[in-house]
Amino acid sequence: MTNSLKIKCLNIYENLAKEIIDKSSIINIKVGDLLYSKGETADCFYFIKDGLLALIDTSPNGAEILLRVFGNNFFIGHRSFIANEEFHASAEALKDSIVYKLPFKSTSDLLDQSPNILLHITQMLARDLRMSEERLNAFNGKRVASRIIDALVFLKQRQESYQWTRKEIGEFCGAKTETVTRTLSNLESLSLIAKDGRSIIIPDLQKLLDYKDALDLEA
Amino acid sequence: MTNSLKIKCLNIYENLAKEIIDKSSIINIKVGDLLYSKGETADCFYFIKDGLLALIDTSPNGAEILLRVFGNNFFIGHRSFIANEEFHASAEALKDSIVYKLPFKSTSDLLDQSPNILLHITQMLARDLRMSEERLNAFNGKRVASRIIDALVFLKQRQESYQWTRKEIGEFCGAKTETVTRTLSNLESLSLIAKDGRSIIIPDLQKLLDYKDALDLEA
DNA sequence: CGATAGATTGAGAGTTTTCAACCGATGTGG
DNA sequence: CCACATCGGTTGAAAACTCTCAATCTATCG
Repeated sequence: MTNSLKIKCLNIYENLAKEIIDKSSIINIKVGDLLYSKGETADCFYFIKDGLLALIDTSPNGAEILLRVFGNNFFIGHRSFIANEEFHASAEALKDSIVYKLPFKSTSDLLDQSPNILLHITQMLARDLRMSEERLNAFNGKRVASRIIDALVFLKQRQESYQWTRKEIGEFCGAKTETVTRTLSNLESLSLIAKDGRSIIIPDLQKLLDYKDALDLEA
Repeated sequence: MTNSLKIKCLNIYENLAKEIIDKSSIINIKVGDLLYSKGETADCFYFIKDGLLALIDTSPNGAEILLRVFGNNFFIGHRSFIANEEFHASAEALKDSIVYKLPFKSTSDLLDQSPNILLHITQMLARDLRMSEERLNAFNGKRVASRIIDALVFLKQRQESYQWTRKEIGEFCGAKTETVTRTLSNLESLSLIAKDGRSIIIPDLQKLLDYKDALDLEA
């Protein structure tokens, strides 16, 4: 996260703290539980005071994909709220979390009361759309190994403290657990990563990304 | 497109016509030419008066993906403009088009001058993010045949009059031209589609979608 | 220490791609 | 009007990548 973005998040948070928080209800959600489910009406959205959640979609055959990951000071549920749609995926707590249910009733309500928050959310949607489309491009043209490296790097930097599993890394980038394991073992044998028990260490990020770039060229 | 959305687009267009169009410059763009290229700075965005454009990204190895398709009365370039980022993909004219280059200088400029347009764009971003994530889910858990059917149906309804090629259908859903051909031939042999020269006819949309749903279950 | 979830490894299977050849329609210049 | 180039489409056979399934191992925790 860039510095300016960090500052913007803090501003949003300050903003929320001053004006809105007391009108919100506080939700405590336990690891593994859902904040909301795919298909439900999005008549509100949320702000994560402290925690880690993931937006997860499931294919009819059971395949799961981790669409987005939300940490402290992130909004969640805003996409469906803004689009005036049902939730298109489910929000699951990856660890015990504290979430505010925000008091806005409609998008124009949000525009009237807190245009800065609306602007912030608009920009977040624009960035998330880019990231989603970059992932589409990766699914289309790149090898699993490349996608796994991307997922590893992204998830680690999004939540350094969380122990991401092979399954979750695979669900983020469209790979099976076994494929993630094999790829990581290969990367370890190339000294591009190291393993400490179940956790993964990246000794030299640039070397890892250079290796990925080489993969992308030949794929 | 729902009726309410259609009305909203018209309103936006009326709005543009009255206040903004005369401050815009008109761009004529020929089929195959680029409105903008990946990596360029997005210091403005555009409105399509008449035409058809596609947002296309390319992998380092040359694989192309058709990220979005824009017809009459669509904005284009707004994502990068709003996010304050470089264009993450290139915009190519699929047929000769007339495009307005809009006069807004920044997102807050847009908020001040035309909050309705900002709201419209925000909602469009939210819907496009859903669609992109639904495609990620399809890449992850569904067969090519399923994705090809989705692409065929979506592209046809987005621009009925345009003759979509096998290559374009494949680039929209992550399949090679030959795979699209094979899949379409198979669908034809099942009487789920018909071919008239190069164009594809869907005699019974519901039957086709039912077939797709069955595919998704067993995949 | 045993139980359990997560990780690893191997062998075989399956889907989609790759490569190459060929067809057919469309359009252009001589 | 024909010859020919070109673009899009079709088909087949072989190759490649990733998955599936099954067995085994090992962190981690009560």
